[in-house]
Amino acid sequence: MTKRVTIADVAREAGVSMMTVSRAINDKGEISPATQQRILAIAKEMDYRPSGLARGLATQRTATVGLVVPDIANPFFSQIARGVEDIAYAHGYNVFLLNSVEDVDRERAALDSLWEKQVDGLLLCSSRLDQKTLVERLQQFRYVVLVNRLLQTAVDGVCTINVDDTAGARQAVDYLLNAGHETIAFLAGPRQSLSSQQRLSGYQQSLQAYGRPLRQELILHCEPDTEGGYNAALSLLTAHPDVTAVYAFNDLIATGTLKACQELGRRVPQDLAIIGSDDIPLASLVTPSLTTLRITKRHLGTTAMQTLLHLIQQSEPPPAADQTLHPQLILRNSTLPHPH
Amino acid sequence: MTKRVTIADVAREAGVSMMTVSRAINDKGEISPATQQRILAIAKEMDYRPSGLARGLATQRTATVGLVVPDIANPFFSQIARGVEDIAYAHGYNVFLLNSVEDVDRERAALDSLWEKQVDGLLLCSSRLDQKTLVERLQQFRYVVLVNRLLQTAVDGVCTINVDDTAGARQAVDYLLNAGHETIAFLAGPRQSLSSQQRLSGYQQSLQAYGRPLRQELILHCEPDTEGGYNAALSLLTAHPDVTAVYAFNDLIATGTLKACQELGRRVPQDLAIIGSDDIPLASLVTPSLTTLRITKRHLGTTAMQTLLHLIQQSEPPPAADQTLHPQLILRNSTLPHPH
DNA sequence: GTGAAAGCGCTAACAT
DNA sequence: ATGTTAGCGCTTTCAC
Repeated sequence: MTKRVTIADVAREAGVSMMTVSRAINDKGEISPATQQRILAIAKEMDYRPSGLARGLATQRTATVGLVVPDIANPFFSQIARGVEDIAYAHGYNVFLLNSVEDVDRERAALDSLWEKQVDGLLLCSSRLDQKTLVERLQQFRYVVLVNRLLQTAVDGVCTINVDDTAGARQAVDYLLNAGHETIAFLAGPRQSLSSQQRLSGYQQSLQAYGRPLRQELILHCEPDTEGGYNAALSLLTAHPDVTAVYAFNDLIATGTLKACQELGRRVPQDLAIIGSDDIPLASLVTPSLTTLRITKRHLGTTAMQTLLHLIQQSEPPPAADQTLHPQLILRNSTLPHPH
Repeated sequence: MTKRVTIADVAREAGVSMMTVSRAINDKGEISPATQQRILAIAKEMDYRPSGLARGLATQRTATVGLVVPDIANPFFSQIARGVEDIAYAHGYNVFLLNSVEDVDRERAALDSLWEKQVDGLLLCSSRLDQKTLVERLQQFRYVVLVNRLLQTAVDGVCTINVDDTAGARQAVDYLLNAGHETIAFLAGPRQSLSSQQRLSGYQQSLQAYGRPLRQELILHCEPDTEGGYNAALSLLTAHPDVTAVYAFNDLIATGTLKACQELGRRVPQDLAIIGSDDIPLASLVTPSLTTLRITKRHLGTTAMQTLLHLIQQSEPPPAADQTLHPQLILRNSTLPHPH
């Protein structure tokens, strides 16, 4: 490993004070262009690279942010992470990545650890902390962007970004109703999930807006995976053969529904239309390909990081402190073309 | 944001010197248990948390490592990242995540940035830098683990972890030969990929070991996605209907092959056996589910981080400085049960 | 067992 | 436009 060249080394070599070198490097203007050029040349020659630690200690800024996600191996979060890092990179920031693994203790430890590292800001995704603990912890940080988590009361220096699941669900069900479907079921995923509750609400709103009855027996909760969807769809379609369309909590459940249809001899989309959610890569690979609600996860990440940067650099929240992203309906072959 | 409590504050409060507080906190033993207890209690009471920056500056250790991947949104790397972070967390380290996005300039910038942040070690995945630049850059870091990249000549402080693609391919083709297949094709993926070349070599070795001829017309390169696999399989099976088994470069190509079979009316696995590679989540979801070579990406990550920790903490390479992980053959429904 | 002084590498604030 | 001083918060070294 190369020995570290310090600012003192460069100063000595250039025959100036450390301060002059510092000014040359940080390009604040308050230095004569001539000496700046000379010093930069010498610094480059000596392969001088400033120490982030020393600089951070002196300025109390680290050009570093923390990103806490439940699980980076989950594509939903890894795509967000990609968006975050892209923006961070473009602005000279580095990202600490921490997994909370759905464990409140580890999430708390992650936040402690980021505090010790003195990050300039925090991006916290899908926090599982209860409201009180969450607010308490967030106040430790100067700037925070909360992704996919609502905050009951505003906290200073905290912005939020969420997905409008209600509107997404309404969009999906509206589409099905417009296409002439009378009996639309909802495979609702985990009962305790906030997203599930919001989508249920959208489903209900849509039916109501079209003056259709809400039939509780057409709402089935299930595990958010292929098998859960398969089982739920099997019992649903057996008990209620009049169902002509299914809106699923996610694409895996939708895929399970597809399997159930194969087994029951129901053709998709002719006998049963299916809409999923998330637009995971699998959605376009199954046969028939799935109509689904796309959430642009990468965009979620870039937006979150941009918001955080705004907070950090302007010391105040951006115009839209609490943003809501809207899912987009991607039409594929698991629904029939719109009749109009 | 809470004002930072420093070690001086705690010292004043406890009526001792800063040094004593430091000793209490770092638990080096050289302090009377009584005062240590007292100080720790006071520190906790005051919610004192040491500054990572100050400590790092003083000790020249940051308890921080850098992880550079081509793209964290790629499941292959996000799973590695998960493994890395798990081990890092368990040992009190934090991880800087950087994407090189297949761009050598950005990869170089990532390494520069990590050097400025003074990471204790570096995990570099699938580096695209040429040998010379790579070695030059790596020497800047005290400790490095190179993942999925071979190093022509050993470099001090650098360990490597790779996947034995050759052995994996041999395993797959051996299995097919044992199952009685005579005519086995290889859908080889991108020609320039190292993995592809190694798997080709395994394919050849296996045929040779069983005394089978190598037929060049049964080796088709294609894009490593579903469509590439579909097209390649279509032309392969049309031109050579005698093929009874396909070994595919990855699971997406295998999935494309599956589609081609549906179209051509060839039953899988009865008319054609298929083996994929990687065991992506999709592999178990398609019908029939894919027999595939599983690479335990998460394990790759944990092993890499453990190796790096060993380097950092013992200041010397572990017994196995250059490791090779072996893919595991996961038997599913796209191949017939083994005849024995 | 505990403390005082010096320094890690840099920059803010004040000179000049 | 450039230099000086002091200090960011901690640990190392060497006294006591």
